[in-house]
Amino acid sequence: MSKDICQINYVDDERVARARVRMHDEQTIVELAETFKVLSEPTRVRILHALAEEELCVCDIAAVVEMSSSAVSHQLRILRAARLVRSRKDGKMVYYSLDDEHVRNLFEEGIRHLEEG
Amino acid sequence: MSKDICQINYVDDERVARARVRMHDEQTIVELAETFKVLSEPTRVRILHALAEEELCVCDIAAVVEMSSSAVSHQLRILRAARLVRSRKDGKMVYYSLDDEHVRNLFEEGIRHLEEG
DNA sequence: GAAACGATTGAACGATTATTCACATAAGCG
DNA sequence: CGCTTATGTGAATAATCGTTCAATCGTTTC
Repeated sequence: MSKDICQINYVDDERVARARVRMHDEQTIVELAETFKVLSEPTRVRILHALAEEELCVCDIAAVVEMSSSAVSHQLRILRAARLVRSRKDGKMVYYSLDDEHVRNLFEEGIRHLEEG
Repeated sequence: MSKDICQINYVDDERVARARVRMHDEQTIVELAETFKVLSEPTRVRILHALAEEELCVCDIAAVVEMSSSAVSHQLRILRAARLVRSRKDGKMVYYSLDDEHVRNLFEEGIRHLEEG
């Protein structure tokens, strides 16, 4: 397994060739999908939204999104790995904030798409 | 189940209150996450990328992304439901194209985030 | 030190989902 | 009509993932 990925004769060779040329490299595609995957969970959207204006500690985030600190911590780990949030330690508390402006822009563009139509 | 959603005493009441106020309504959060979920699979990113410049029929898309027509058709169904692609029937062929500009913008913003680093 | 608290982590369970396979439409063509 | 081709669909399998639960790690405070 498995050579016969497409058993059907495609129709327009030139279009296929052009599409193949402009296709990004595999790594970029996968990384892009991974970034969107991080944003594809309501829990994480809520967390990012909570951090939109000011930093919050894990406990406060848990209070805002009404979930356990453990669950929030798991999600923060994923957000940190995707460089969407940043953490700052202060005593036994850890404060999180948005890492850059792109998150906000992605949200706004996504909402624009929802509003259209 | 389950009253004790957060067993821990959160620290800053005012911050929590402010975050709650600016939080979008639940429906918007969920719809936003669903939109990103559609973009969170490499297969669908590849398909959208293939359609970036010109429309393609299902067979040609399958050739570009090197998958079976059936698998592509399943994914196109999801993309259509999210209003990210549009379909046009011509004889026995069905041509797909991007539905609006927001997809392109989301991709560009996502790539910007990846490049910053 | 010991106790308390905030945060993190690992295992396990439940739910979601992408792909494959088989089959069903639907349209062109002999 | 049949036959081929292009596309859509439903069931089944395999893998991924979010949450819970229990335990641990650091830090503060008594």
